[in-house]
Amino acid sequence: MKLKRPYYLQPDVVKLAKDLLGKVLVSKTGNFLTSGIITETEAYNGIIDKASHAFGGRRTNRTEVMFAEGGISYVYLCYGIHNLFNIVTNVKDIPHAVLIRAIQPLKGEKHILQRRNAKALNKNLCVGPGKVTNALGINREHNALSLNGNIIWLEDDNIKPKDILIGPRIGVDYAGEDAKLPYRFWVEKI
DNA sequence: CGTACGATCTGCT
DNA sequence: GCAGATCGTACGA
Repeated sequence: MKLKRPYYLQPDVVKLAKDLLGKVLVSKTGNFLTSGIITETEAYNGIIDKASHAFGGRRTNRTEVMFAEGGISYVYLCYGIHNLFNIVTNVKDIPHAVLIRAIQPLKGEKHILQRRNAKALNKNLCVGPGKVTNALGINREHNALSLNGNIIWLEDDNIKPKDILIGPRIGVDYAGEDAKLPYRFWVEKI
């Protein structure tokens, strides 16, 4: 069951980030279909969140996509090497986003292994935001892409995670007090 | 135009 | 556990 527009327009990005655990992220990049169950997310709470690229209402070529209506991708380059995949949420002009930090491979395992340059599945194969995009073949060409299209989308396969863990976000020490906010959600086992 | 640095990963020790 | 990779983006001059 593909997630549709209203899902992405939800006003509470923190709640939505938590709800995304257990949803399935699907990509049809290249000629392969690959997918994974989302097991770790982080919420970025718009203009009042010092850790967000859109903090203070900052609108640039890069962040502009965050100000669009929810239901599209925001892919950007981090540390000059890694593509990080985010889901833009909420209505137009409210720049909320959820970073997908980890998945558990579901479909296209063979292609995921190939992209990750690995021989076999292991616990940390797709744990880490750069690994997720690598595994699914997502890069900056997939920025600002509608999640209602047929390249990247999300599905609700009725997987209900339990034992959800909550903690501060990773790598946002520069955000002062906001670095401590409990905006990261993950599950050890699905 | 120049500079500083980042929502990270990997491989080596 | 730690350093190195590596470059787009943001911002100030």
